[in-house]
Amino acid sequence: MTEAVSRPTLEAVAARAGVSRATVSRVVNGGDGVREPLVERVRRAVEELGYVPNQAARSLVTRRHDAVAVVIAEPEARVFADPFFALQLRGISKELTAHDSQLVLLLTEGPEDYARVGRYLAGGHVDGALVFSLHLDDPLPGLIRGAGVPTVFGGRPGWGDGPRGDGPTVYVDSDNRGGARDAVRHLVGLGRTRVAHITGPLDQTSAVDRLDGFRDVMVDADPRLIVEGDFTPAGGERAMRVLLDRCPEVDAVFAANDLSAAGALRVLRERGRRVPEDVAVIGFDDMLPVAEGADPPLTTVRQDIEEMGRLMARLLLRGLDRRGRDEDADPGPGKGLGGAPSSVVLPTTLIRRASA
Amino acid sequence: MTEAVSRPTLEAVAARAGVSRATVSRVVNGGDGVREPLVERVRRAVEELGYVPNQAARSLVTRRHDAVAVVIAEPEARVFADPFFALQLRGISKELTAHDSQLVLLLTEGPEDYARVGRYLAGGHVDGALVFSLHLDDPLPGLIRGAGVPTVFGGRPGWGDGPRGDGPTVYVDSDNRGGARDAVRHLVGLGRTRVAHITGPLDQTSAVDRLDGFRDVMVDADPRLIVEGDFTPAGGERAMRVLLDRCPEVDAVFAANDLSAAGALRVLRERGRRVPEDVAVIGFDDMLPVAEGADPPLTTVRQDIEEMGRLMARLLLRGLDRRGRDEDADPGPGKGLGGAPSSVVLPTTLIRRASA
DNA sequence: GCCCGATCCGGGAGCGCTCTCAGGCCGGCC
DNA sequence: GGCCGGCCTGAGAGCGCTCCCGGATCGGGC
Repeated sequence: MTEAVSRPTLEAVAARAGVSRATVSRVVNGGDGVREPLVERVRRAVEELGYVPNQAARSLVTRRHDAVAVVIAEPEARVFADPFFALQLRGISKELTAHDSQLVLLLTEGPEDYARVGRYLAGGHVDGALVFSLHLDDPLPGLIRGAGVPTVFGGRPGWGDGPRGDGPTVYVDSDNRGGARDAVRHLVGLGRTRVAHITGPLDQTSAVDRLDGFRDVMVDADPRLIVEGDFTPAGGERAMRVLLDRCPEVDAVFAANDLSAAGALRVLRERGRRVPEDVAVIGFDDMLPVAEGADPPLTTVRQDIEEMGRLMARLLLRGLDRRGRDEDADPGPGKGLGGAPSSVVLPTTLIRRASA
Repeated sequence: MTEAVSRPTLEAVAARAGVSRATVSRVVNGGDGVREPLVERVRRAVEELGYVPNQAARSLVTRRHDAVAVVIAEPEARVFADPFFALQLRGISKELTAHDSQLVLLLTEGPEDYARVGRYLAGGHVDGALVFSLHLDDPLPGLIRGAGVPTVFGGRPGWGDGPRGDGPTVYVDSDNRGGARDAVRHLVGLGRTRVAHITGPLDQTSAVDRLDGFRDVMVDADPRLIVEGDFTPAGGERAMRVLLDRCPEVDAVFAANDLSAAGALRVLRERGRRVPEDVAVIGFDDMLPVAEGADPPLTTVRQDIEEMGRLMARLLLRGLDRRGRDEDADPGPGKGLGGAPSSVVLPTTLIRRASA
């Protein structure tokens, strides 16, 4: 039996509805300029045959793919294990779905994969890309810009804001610096005077920005109160030990993320320090269940990760739309509302729980 | 400037190399049956022009897409927040990459999205699908089978093993039941007699299987020692409280996953029970950093999640290959090695840490 | 009643690729 | 030396769709 169910084509639908291919195509793509009775006939034929347009054929002529690549660089177990990307993906997925776009996931295990990603993007298989690059010196972003694909970055890329090469870099990030400031101010407001900071890995902009926020408030912080961590519980433990050894009278800790805060909490308990009475602790991310599940529950800075993802997708799609329209309509100087998308920095919220 | 970089076509490469399109095509697709000097000429032309095949055009005629859909149903924050899917995705991605296939991610927010997924899969946009369905009564798997796309499931689907409708269901799972048995046996071997079980949500096969494993060993377990949890720390806390109230002399707990074990640990500490002296605790998953970071570090049952993902992809791709070959070669009764792929259940390992 | 414009529909080209098929070439054998 | 067969190569059709453009149809205005 020829089980190879050859799916119905436009032609078949046209035949059944007694119209031309062109008309069916018009109906399938919105139905503008086709009179009602015909539209109805075609719709029914589509329904009856279970017609689904062949995306490959469509792409071949339209040069659109209704697909967006999401590039996540170096999903080391450590990084990938936290729910961060999962939530971003969720936000991205929602937004893309709402615009009938597909999500093509590109994970890289390291620089050896970059060429593949570059080739894929340059190959024009997708309409745009959403890129997460974690490290300051990562060559991936540059490579991707080279591919000439519309791109929105997740998190402020290492080279800072502003144009570089062709056009401005568009990214979505949360207000790491501002959030850090809020956290530290809260600790200071609690009357704490020896406020320490466990940083994240300083080759990531988020960690750098949080450190900057810390410094904004603790202008002349004792450098011994700043210890580099790595966003992991183990790193948090290490840092906390260093901190307690260096400066036993520390009375507050701002950890650059919840995971390292959890590590710090453990060491504090182990060393007999009460939280928050002896040492107040604040994290960052509001990563449930880590933050809520910590003992005591963690005061932390919440960022809306899913919203970041959604926003990235939205910016990209808007850019694509604009690009499409600009083909025929000369942009002109005053291009009214909705100009080129620009970067967005989302606000953070301090979530007060028991630890501070 | 016409920045709209129209990418070079086969035609262009052919012209430059002084051969026909067909020859270029042959070279690009492996170069069989083309003499060396020509191959070289074509390769150079491809290189010089930066030619990348147009996948849409190719798919149009070959009906292959070199793309696989990964369907993850209901990424509720809770479920999606754990690294489970992230690791699976990683494994899948690695395997697909090795076979030059793309990963199209389809997330659903609930049954209202199922029609969309069904349409997409039935639309023949991908060569196959990898599907994670969590709940016993989930209509998604059935829907997907209806779409007639080669599919491999992650985790044993609710309807049990064996054929249903067209062909056998292929899935990859870890040995939940066996792992649970190992865990409980370990507790018994420690001399514990009042062993309790905090289950997962019992509408998931993994939770059911782990419960079955528990019962395999504790054949006549006091039903009061089995409390339903939901794979979350909060659920673990609730269950542990119930357990301590019902049966204060409980001396061991097998939690259906690490997250609920972590919750249980917290309640035990709160109630002044020492772990493992008074109560031994074992989890499941070996979800780092939860397990390793718990206090005390959690004895747990490890499953190789990434390997599961890799295996799913491998099974699917193998099935696709086979399908492709079977077109011309009549399968015949004795089809030698590599018959139709069948389900795989991966072994688990007991990881001994401090909690038991 | 006729002409003109707007509206709607169909014909047909062609997107970039693969794949079949026929023809050309070359070597070997009688 | 002629013929046959095998190996390479090129010509061409066609995958399913969109979109341009020409023709048909209809209504309105003079």
